[in-house]
Amino acid sequence: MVSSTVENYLKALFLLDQQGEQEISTGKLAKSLHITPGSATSMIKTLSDAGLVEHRPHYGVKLTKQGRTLAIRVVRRHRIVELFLVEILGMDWSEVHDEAEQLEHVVSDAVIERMDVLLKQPLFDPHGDPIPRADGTIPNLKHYSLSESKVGQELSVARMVDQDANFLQFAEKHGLIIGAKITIIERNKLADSLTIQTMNDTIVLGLSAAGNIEVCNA
Amino acid sequence: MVSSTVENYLKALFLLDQQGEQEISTGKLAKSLHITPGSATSMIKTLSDAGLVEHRPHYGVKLTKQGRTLAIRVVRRHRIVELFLVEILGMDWSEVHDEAEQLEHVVSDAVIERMDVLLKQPLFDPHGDPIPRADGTIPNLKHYSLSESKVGQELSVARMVDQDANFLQFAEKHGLIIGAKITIIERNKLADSLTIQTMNDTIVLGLSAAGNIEVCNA
DNA sequence: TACGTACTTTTGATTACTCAAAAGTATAGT
DNA sequence: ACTATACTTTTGAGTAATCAAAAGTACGTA
Repeated sequence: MVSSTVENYLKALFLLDQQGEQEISTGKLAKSLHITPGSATSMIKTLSDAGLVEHRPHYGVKLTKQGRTLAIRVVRRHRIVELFLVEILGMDWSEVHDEAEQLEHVVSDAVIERMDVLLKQPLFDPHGDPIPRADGTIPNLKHYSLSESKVGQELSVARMVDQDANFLQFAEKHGLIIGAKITIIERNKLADSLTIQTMNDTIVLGLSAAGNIEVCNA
Repeated sequence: MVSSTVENYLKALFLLDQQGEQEISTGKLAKSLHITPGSATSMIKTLSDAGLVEHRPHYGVKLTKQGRTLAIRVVRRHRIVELFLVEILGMDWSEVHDEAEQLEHVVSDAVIERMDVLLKQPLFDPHGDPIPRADGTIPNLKHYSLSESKVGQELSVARMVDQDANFLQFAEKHGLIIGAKITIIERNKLADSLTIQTMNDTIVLGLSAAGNIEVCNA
């Protein structure tokens, strides 16, 4: 049985890997877990001894197949729990992340599978992130960054990359929620901004904020 | 923030106290937590320094008001979670205890209060144990041990004292579930047995098994 | 009073994790 | 080729929890 701590390291490595890097530096890992680099190094050694990661000292670390499998299970638990808290307990999208962060380490498979059924085997969580299936496969939809999408096209909000609660609340207030239909009205290169139309609102976003929102064709 | 370990000690002390003892011996505490007596002694010192228990060395330990308040909160979380798993997720009465044992340390008050509402503010959990309210009060019903109840009277199963999964499964199979109406048909002092009538069955129980079942007037 | 038993407490060691700070390494720029 | 910088690793120490085993205490019985 791996500890919650180990699960958190594996999950962090998996999520960083999803964001591009294949070989993750000790520093990035440490930052994402809010620990010092020295702590990360020593845990990497432990994980490596356990066969969960491969470490090339001074270059980086990556999950082994075994480590990845465990990480995917943690992510699945996290996202099922999040969706459950929103859909069944009626909690707010912006408050479930921290809750799920705790629960992901203790809910049993039996509970997760029941939640999954109750939620009708969803493929995406309330943040728009894919929910790994029980067999370890990860659903995917072609997503584009809002900042790179074309003017005029009808789009669907698919995922919030930045999960900061304040940003999510701001987005929600303006109708930027998962599944919402939006259209880009104008792209202003000089002002570095994007004007978009949602159901309820017309808003202007900086390109960096737009980079935090992923969309797919409606 | 108290650790899960501390919460477990406080909960164990509370439950032992409910079973009679006012001043609990180190040995009983250690046994109920499946740790060695030495470990219990050292944790008792920690709890005592934190003002959560009062310790009279070589005589016993008991919860302070502060410790009791924390313990009651843990018990509330445990029992709400148990009932939730049974009622909402459709899990089996015999499998929810261990699950709740883990969850009780991580579910937030926000989640518990939502579960409580969804369950319509229940006063008793699936084992028939009272669920402390959010304000710390503990509901109570007059319960009697089945082994001491009168022949002929109509009774309602109120609580299983022994929460061993095998016993619970046996009981359930014969219709001995919380709320079930039963009647004692015969008490045989020589055979040390009790014959009882449930909805579906007539069963003979030894007095010690009957002592594990609490009833109230139907 | 003295003793045996059953318990509790103390001691010293171990495990898993953390940090701060010292030491080491890769590499870009001159 | 050298060095400064930015990073990683090592070292040494601390905390929370545990155990096994030695030492200590309470108390009934002779």
